Amino acid sequence: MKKTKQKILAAATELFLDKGVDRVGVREIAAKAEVNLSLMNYYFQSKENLLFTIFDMLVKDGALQTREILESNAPIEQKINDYAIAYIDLLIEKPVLVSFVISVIHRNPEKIKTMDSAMGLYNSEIFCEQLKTEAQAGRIKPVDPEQLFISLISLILFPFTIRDLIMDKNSFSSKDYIKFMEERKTHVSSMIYSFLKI
Amino acid sequence: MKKTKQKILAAATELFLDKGVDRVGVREIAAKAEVNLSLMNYYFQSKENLLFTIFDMLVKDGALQTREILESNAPIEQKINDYAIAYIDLLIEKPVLVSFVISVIHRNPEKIKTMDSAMGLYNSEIFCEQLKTEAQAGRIKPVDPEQLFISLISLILFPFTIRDLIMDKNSFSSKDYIKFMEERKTHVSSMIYSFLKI
DNA sequence: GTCTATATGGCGATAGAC
DNA sequence: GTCTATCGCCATATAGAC
Repeated sequence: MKKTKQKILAAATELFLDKGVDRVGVREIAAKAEVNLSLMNYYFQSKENLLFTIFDMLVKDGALQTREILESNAPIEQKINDYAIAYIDLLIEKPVLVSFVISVIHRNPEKIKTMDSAMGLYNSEIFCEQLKTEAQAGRIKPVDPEQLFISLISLILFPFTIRDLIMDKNSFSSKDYIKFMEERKTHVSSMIYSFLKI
Repeated sequence: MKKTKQKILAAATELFLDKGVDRVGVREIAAKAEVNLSLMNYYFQSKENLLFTIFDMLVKDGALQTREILESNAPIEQKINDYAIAYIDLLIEKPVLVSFVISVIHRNPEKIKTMDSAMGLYNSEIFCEQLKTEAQAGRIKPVDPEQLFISLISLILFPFTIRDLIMDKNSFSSKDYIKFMEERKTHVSSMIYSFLKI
C-alpha cells in the first residue's frame, strides 16, 4: 500500500524533530509507524536517505510559503511586515523546525550546495535588489542589503532556537510563549523599519 | 598525570564541536587524545558526564566575558556597542559554539533549569532594568525590554548558526566571512540604537 | 593511574521465504 | 509488498591485573 510509506514518513518526521536524528534508531521509527523494520529499507534504502527526504519536504514546504512574500512587488514596509507575520505564524506551529534545519546543515555541511531545498531558504536576491533601488530613490536609508536580510531572519528565527531557555527564564507557559512570539511580529518589523527610515 | 584528563577534554571538545556529540564515539575520543579508552571512564565516568563537563567549561568561559559588559554602568549606547563587539569577536574564534549550545539544550531540555551555566547565558535582568530607567527618564524610546534583549542576542548569534549557508550563498572565503562579521558589529549596534533613539 | 580483555546490547542493513 | 531471521559491526561501560 501507499499508506506504508506515509506512515514511515510521518513517524520519522515526528521523532527526528523531537529527539534529534542521531538519537532515533530505525527500529524506533518502524515501531512508531507500526510497520515492519524491513519496509523502511524497502522504501527508503537507508536512514540517511529517509532523513534527506524528510528534510526536503519540510524545508520546501516552509520556504514556499514565505518566499513569495519577499518576491512580491509590495512596498518594502508592507513586505517586511507580512514576512515577519507569516514566518512567525509558521514557526509557532512547529518551533523545532529551526533547530532541525540548523542541525542537519551542520551535520552535512558538504552537501549543502547540492541541497537546493536548503539554498532555497536563503533567498535574498530580489529583496536585496529592492533595498538598493529604494535607497537610490531616497525612500529609505542606504544599508548593506545582505546584512539587513540576515538581520531580518535572525530576529525572526533565533528566538525559536532558544524556546526552552526563554520559557524557563521567564517562567512562561506555552501560551505565554505564543503571546511573546505574537508580540514579536510588530517588534521585529518596527525595528527593521526604524532602521531603514530616513 | 594531570595531563591525561586535559588531553581527553581537549580531544573531546574539538570532536564534539566539529562533528556533533552523537556522531562521536568514545573510542574516537580516546584515540584522538592518545589515551587508553578506560581512562575516559576513570576520569569522567560516562560520555554524558564528559559532555556536561565540557558544556559547562565552554559556556562559563563565554558567558563571563560578555556578561560583565551588560552589567557595567556604562551608558546604554556604549554598552550595546561593546557587547556586540566582544560577543562577535569571541564567536569569530569559535563559530560553532552557538550551534553546539543550541543542540545540547535541545538534546536535554529537562536539564536546563539545573544547568546554571546555561541560564547564565541568558542574562537580561540588569540590562532590562536599565532600559526601563532610561525610558522613564525620556532618554530612549520605551520598548519591551525582554523583546529588545532577545533581538540583541538574535542579531549577534544567529548568523553564526548559518555560517555555512552564508558562505555558500555569497561565495565567501573564510576571510570574507570574518569581514562580514566584523562589519556586522556596527550594523547590529546601529540597528538596535536607531530603534531606541527618540 | 594505566593497561588488556571483555561484557552486553544496540545499531543499520540485508537475505530470502511467502 | 511484507514478513522472519540474522549478519556484522560499533556503541558504552566495566572487571581485574599490574
